[in-house]
Amino acid sequence: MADERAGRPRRRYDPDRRDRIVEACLRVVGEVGVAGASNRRIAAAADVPLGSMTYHFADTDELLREAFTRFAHRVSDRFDAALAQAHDADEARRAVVALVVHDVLADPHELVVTHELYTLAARDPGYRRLTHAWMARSRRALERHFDPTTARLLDALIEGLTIHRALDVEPRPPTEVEEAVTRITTA
Amino acid sequence: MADERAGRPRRRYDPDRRDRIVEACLRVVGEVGVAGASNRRIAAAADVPLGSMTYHFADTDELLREAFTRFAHRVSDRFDAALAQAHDADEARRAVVALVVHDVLADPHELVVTHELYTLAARDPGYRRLTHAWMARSRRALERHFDPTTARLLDALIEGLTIHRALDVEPRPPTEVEEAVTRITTA
Amino acid sequence: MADERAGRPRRRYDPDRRDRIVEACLRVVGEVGVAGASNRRIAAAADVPLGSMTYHFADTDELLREAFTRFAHRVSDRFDAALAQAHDADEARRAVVALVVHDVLADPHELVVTHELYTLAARDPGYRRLTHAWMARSRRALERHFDPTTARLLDALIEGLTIHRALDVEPRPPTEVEEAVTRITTA
Amino acid sequence: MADERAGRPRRRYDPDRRDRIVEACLRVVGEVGVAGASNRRIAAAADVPLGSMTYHFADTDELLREAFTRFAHRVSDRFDAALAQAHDADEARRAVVALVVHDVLADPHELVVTHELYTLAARDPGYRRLTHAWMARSRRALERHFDPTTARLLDALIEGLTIHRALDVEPRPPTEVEEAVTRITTA
DNA sequence: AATGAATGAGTATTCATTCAT
DNA sequence: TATGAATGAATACTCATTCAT
Repeated sequence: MADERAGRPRRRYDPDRRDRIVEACLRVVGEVGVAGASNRRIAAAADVPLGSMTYHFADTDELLREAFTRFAHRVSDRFDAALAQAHDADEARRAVVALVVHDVLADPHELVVTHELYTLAARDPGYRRLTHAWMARSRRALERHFDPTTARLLDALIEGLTIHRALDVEPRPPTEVEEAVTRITTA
Repeated sequence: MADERAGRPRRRYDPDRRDRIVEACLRVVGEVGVAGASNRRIAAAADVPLGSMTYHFADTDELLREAFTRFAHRVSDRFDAALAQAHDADEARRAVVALVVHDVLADPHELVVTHELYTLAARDPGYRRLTHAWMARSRRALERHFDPTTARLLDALIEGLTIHRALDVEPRPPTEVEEAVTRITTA
Repeated sequence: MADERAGRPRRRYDPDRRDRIVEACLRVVGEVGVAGASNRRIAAAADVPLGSMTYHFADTDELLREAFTRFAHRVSDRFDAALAQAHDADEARRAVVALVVHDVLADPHELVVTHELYTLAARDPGYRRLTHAWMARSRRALERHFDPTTARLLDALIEGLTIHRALDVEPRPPTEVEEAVTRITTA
Repeated sequence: MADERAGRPRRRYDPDRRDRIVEACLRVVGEVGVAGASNRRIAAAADVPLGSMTYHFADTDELLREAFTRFAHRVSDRFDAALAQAHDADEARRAVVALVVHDVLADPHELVVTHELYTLAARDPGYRRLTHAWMARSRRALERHFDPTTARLLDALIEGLTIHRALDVEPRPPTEVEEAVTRITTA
């Protein structure tokens, strides 16, 4: 990921350094949370001098917002793509089940980042706009296959199932998710 | 909340000081999050000298765990009580809708504390045991009126609805919640 | 060493508690040095409530002086006893060699305590009186077998050999000590 | 020692600040010992803001090791230089006597620092390597004029004489040192 | 344009000591 | 007489940010 590590000669022309910092920020937040994501640690993770941080980002807040925005887009893209491949409601249901069962649980870092974002949104209207947009986009994806109300309810259900599966101590069977999806999408 | 502030006469015998600190901790976490909940700030909120903090709690972690445990118990108690008053499945459904619509949204502090807890649980197995116990207790309360599977799905749905209502930007109609609860509890 | 540990019921009539604290103090100093020998740690080592510390000793300094005084006496006694058993100069020489080779190096705690005392003596005339008395007594013990000047030189040599053996990284042969003692006691 | 004190204009580019901190550390250790050598006090002695301490040294330990290493080198250099000027064994003997009588006693700070170092070495193998290296260098210096065994014994004797002279309460005549050196260097 | 040195505000924690009982 | 609760001063250390170059 880095060309040179041991040597002193810091890289000079580095067009996507800003980008690398944002990615490093997400990685670090996934590891130690927002509270532990100090400029120093992020700079180290991005293999970038400390001074670069405040050069590219006015302050920590600007970096965090950018990082979480990118994260929300990325996860949303994945959600979108999965549902775009479904050709009817039934395939859509199966896609949703697969997403809940495999996707979010797969990477514990993503789980952490998601909750860090929710925590920020619980307190900060700026971040709440971000979660709102994320939810809106999920709903739109679901509306390709379900009526608006069902889409909205299904979206909430997905959220609840994902969280409960993640924060539970013992693994739950996938059939549970199937049953839930079936019920909520069957008026 | 404090008897004496200006005067020098510092209170010496203060039997439930430990308790007051825990409550202050929750209040502060609700206001500024775990990251902002420094010993200093909590001590100030509890009207207690800084030295008291580490006298009563070995370290910050001990205090946080105790605070979140108390919080989970308290919210769980409320959930339990609300469902205990329902006499049949229909009343239980109405109770659930009422809880989602009025309870959690009521106090933004509780929303913040809840998400802070989830964030900790996403990273720390110790806190995950706490969220697991909380969920288990909710399910048990729901099982008074619904079969185990329905209880579990309903519990997840409640979670998702609550979060989406909280993290949305525009208010949602209660009928949505009613519809969701009806669908998930109607096999 | 302690009668009861787990139970709450602290021992009531405890005539030599003061004594136990002094011994615990030496033990703790041997382990973590004077700097690490906090009242708390010593109280724990003596299995005595924290309040006992300032009840029995006006302040930390009083405790330390008492502890080091006892230590110096104890080591001095041992030195005295070893030389008292020698019947002539030759046996005395052998006794000295044995002391240097076996005694001080045996217990790393004693080495630490000794140096902690020297360090205090280097800065505080009160402790210097203690080291002076210790040295005087050693000399007197040696004067049973050697003339005053030899006794004094031998005493200094013992000091130097002991320290160098202790602070060296690789073990030194005992013959070296024999040779040194022979030279210094042979005018 | 400081150019500007009262004025606000804080010095920004200060190339040998790190160096000055190390020197200040030794001064402070000489005054109040390792236990009293807090970052705050050292920073004040070096006329440097507190934040500079942990900027230049990862932690207190790093600073202390560097300071004691410098100290050992400095004293060792002096010892070396004194013996290098001697042209034969007799001059070497006189040089040693002079070192014991004048050098170490001269500065009570050095005495304190030496004993603080020995105390650390008694507990920490890292510092023991330092004292070992120091002793090895002294021996090498003595071996210019004496055989290896004599050098080693003489080195230990110097140690003992120095300490006893320092930790005694009444001054001792230099003749004593002469006599001791003569005996140990005369097989 | 880019950065390493610098710093003051803030952090948790340890501590000897005080004191009401 | 003996002690657990209490506390303010001090500790090492982290940090986002500033700034001269």
